[in-house]
Amino acid sequence: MSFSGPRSARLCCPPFDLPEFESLPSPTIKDVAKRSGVSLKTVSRVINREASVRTDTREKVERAIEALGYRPNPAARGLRSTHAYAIGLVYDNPNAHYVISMQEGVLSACRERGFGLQIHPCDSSAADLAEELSSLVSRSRLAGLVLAPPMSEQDELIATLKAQDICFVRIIASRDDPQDGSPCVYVDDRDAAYAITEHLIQLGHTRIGFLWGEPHHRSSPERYQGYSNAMKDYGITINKKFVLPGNYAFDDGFRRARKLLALKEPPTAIFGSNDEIAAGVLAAARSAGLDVPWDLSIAGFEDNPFSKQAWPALTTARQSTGEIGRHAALRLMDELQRKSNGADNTLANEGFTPELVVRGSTSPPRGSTPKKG
Amino acid sequence: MSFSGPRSARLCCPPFDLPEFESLPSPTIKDVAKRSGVSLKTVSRVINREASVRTDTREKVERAIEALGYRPNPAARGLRSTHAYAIGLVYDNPNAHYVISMQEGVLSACRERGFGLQIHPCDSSAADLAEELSSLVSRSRLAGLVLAPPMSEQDELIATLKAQDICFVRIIASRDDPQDGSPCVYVDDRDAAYAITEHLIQLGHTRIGFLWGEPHHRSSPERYQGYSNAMKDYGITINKKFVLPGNYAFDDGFRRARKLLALKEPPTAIFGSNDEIAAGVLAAARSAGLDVPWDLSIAGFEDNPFSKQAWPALTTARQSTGEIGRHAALRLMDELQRKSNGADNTLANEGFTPELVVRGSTSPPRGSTPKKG
DNA sequence: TGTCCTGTTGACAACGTTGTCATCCCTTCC
DNA sequence: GGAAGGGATGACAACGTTGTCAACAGGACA
Repeated sequence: MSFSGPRSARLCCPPFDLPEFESLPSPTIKDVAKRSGVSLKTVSRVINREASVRTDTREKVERAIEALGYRPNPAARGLRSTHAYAIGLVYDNPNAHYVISMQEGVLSACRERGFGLQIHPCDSSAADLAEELSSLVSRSRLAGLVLAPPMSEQDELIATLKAQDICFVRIIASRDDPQDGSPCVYVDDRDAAYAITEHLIQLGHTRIGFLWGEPHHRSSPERYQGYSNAMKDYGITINKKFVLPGNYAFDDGFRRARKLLALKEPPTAIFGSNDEIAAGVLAAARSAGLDVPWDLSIAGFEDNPFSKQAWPALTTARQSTGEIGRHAALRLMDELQRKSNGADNTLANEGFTPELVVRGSTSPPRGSTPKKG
Repeated sequence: MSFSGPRSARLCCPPFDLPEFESLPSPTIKDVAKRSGVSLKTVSRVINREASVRTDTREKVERAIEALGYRPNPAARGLRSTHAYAIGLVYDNPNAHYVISMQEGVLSACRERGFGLQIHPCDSSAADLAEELSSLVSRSRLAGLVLAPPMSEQDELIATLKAQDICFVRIIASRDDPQDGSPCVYVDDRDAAYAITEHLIQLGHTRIGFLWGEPHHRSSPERYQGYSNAMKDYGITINKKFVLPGNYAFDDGFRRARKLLALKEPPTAIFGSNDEIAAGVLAAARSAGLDVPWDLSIAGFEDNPFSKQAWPALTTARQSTGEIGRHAALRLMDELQRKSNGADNTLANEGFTPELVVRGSTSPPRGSTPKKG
């Protein structure tokens, strides 16, 4: 039998055979088949751990693979196969730090499992997002998607993906299971918001303002719920004037804080639904000549880097975003494996709770003594 | 001519033809060829920017590509071609916003040209970084690398990559050509730092402090040079006590600012080499009870999101990081194509100059009137 | 007029793998 | 003894693209 094309062609080129200067072409499935005396397809079956291969055949092939140092070619697999060897990370988040941390977590999981990672920033409000993602999956041959908020919360999008049989894992700002059996990672914003509110209450505050985030983000009602539960548990009636809707942006935090501070009896503490809002509140307090935290305590959420760099630094809730991303990716890959070969090593849906971080922007209100916890 | 397999096969499956529920397969080179009335190979030539295609043919094909939304399939390319069709983006930057913007720019270029993108955060001080990158290239089949600072400035690393024949483009904080013919994108930090210093001088400041960044980052001496040139051009002698070495971190900005402010005759303005440092200066000014900008003007560099959200917002220099990344990726891919098929559409090395952004943190010093520009 | 370029284009095979379907052989059951 | 069933294997086409080589047109040159 003759050598296959490329190998012999190469040997023709230099005047002498200089194997140490040649980068030998990688062995292919063909070489393995030849060496082990079986067909291409059988080798393929061994590689893919399919069931119907006799043990002695399998071992024969495995020995050949070992001996040749054969590695499957991902490009060829990706081209021909319905299965894929990469996952996508889909996000639309203005918070760069959040995104970077999540990327790192997901990437570490992918490396561990030999998967590729395709990042995909997108516009969560785009009308054809479902189409965009489905074409991303087919075009880049992705095995599945990690959906960060807010994409993870768009019911219509989720339904479309499911209908198209696209595998995904969702990162959700909630502790409630969606009850649809799809893999999720929960982030319990409600509990964390409760802890922040409790912290303010224990400092002696009762007039506590709350600035909502983007109403379409699941995190917003969750954070409000935490605030409202804490207030209720401590027997404090919420002054409706202290609770304002809006969005997650600095400017809107600034605007709303000025509104609160202009009240006849303004709040002594304001809980902004994220650090951007809280930074806006801080700016508004400054521009009103207030001394933070003594005239006004301020708390945020998310632990953006600048929350540490504001003056005073912001009390906030820290999410371990990297861990969350990592876990989500592992959860997804487990799910993929389960689907493809029925392995039952499935990770459970897991929850994370952001952790209260107390910094300089919160203190007891002027002329009051802290309550006991 | 008959339809190709998959399309007609799909139409057989449901009892009725329901195109709106079908996720159409992505268009292939075949579809483009059919639509533009040329052969597969000619389309391939257009995609790969080969020289020998007549202009009207090229345009015809490009119109078809546009109309169909065609994108080359990286797996198929990678399979057939000896070349790789993905590039890597290598960074080690604590500034998340910078990284995200760069990713988006690079990604947009990659999508346009049908390249894949492998992100690769790394540790710039790792001893075996060269080895890490070279194994990244071979394992992930990358055609080349976009090197962000500070990797782009490590001479030893660059030399090793070159010796291994790894193609790369560097993003460099300088306007000087490295003179080695390797592709670069320059960012003229010197000019931008000059503009910031000039702005402070024109406000009436003469006692202007300068806080260095990381000495191993090329940007640091460049920014200092801009500061020092402006001072010289305006005939102001630099007080050596006002210039302090350090690094790009908030804490170090805080520490050094306190040192400057404790001087018998402290500066009336401080130029921090980046926004982190400037934020540290702002915090130090606050903690010293100073009124910014009247008691102390502060300028930063880089236009981090939080520079807009500080109170007062920071005067700084804005880099169009996305554009820089995009251009770097295009430059790299042009270089790759030039190497492989002699296309001569090579982009020149291009330079970007960050733009002065004046905000609330700079004003004339107390009791002085601004000079004329 | 014929020959030789040179620039432009197309036909076809090939890349390494997997999906589909067919084949073969060995049981098991009536 | 024959049919039916199922496990193991192989032949072949297909995935979407690019490399190779050949063909063709038009111009320059002898």
